[in-house]
Amino acid sequence: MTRSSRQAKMMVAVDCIIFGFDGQDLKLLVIKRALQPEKGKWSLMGGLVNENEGFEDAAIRVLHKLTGLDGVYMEQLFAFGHPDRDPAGRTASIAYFTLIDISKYEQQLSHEYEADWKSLKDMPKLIFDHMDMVKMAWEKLQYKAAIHPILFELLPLKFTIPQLQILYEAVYDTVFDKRNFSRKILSTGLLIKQKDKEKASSKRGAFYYKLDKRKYNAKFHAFLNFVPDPDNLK
Amino acid sequence: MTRSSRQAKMMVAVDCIIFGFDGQDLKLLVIKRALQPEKGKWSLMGGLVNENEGFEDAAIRVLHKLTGLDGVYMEQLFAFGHPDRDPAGRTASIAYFTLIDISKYEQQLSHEYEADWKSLKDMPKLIFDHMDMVKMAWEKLQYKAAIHPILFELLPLKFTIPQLQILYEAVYDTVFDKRNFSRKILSTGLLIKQKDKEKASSKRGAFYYKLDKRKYNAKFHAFLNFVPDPDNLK
DNA sequence: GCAAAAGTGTTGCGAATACACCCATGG
DNA sequence: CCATGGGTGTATTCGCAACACTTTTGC
Repeated sequence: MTRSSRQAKMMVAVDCIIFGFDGQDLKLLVIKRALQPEKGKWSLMGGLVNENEGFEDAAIRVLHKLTGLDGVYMEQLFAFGHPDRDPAGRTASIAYFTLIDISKYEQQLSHEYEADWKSLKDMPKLIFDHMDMVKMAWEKLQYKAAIHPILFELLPLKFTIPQLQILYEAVYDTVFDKRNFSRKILSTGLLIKQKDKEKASSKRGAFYYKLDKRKYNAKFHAFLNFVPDPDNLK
Repeated sequence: MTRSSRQAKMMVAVDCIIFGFDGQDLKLLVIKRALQPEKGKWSLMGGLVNENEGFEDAAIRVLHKLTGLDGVYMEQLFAFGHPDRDPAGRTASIAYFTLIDISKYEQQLSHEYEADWKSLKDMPKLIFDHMDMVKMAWEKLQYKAAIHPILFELLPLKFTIPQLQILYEAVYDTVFDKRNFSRKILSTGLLIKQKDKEKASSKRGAFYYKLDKRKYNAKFHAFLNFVPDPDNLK
């Protein structure tokens, strides 16, 4: 086996699938592509990997460039490498799965890109194989959130149980019994009740909770079981 | 954002983490590297991706070249892209996680490579970041097998419940209660009891079972729960 | 005073665990 | 006939799901 010319080098990019939650729906942050080909079409935020840069570093850089955010939840999703996925020439893309607190984003928005939050249910066409990436990321979100408490990454520091339930219901496109839901959530011991209430969405008001960071980090890998009928997932 | 010279192209390889089970221990198929650098050292089986080849196609080709096998269980594990991971120059590696029936391998062994099955517990040093790949694959095996019935991929067509239990115990490096284990396994409905017995490892003999392929494919994504204390996993 | 959302408690069922004995057979 | 591994049954516990009513308060 020699390194003959049949094994060409290729460009390698990263693309970020950025999830957010606006209190009602799950959203994805997409941009209007600034360069040819496909200029002006909707696209995931991405960029080429630099010479002396690892993949995750590149994804962090790209995400920071768009959102101004650091230290957000990010994990590698999949390496896409179909020879024809980019018409401009052979380019691999390492896709990264990202969960951000949408309220932090709004403050720091860079205007260098025409970015917009799109509902997952009403996603515009995306360039190349970005739709495949989104689909895979969406499935992974459902899969992981059924087992690990990752959805807190989508919420602000303080949130209410009803807000959390709406988020879970959005992720699984279903409804849960609120009594069982709150018992299950509280039984994890991950939440710390606050003294103040959120008064905007109801007359009575709902208590805020904060995540217990210490327990969260310790228990992150513990298996949970948030989904009643997991046969619906893959 | 332009495609400047800072975004060099790079070589892209695939590497296969190939698991097998010899009836007693979990094994990994490794080869003696045939080319410089690191010639003669132990390595995962891998190869560069061809010009018009997707990543998974490349992994299938590489696996076939070593084992003669097709249609085995394979999934993408992770894309490794640290700039210095290969001293010969910037090379990314897409690692593939593979489970094979070790008995099928033995018949079809290609002698082009100096390949050997090494116990996971007694792994020799591997080149580059291949140890990281093995570690990640090993964790993924534990993680997935706790939820999905993938370990059958490591067994021959006909196997006994005690053999299956030894396999699970090897994967989790623990012991299970055999009564609860067989009940749990049989309750999945995935196994079909055969009329004949395996007589080599006991006087009484243990009934063979076969996997119900139809149900296996249908139920593959159903969540199971094979591990008593999942907090031990990540 | 009423509409609208928050919050809480009980019961029954199914799954998981812990645990002990009998079976078949080769030597 | 006995040692070895194969195979089965039961009681208890625990977690989950189903389900209904009371509380608070802005209007």
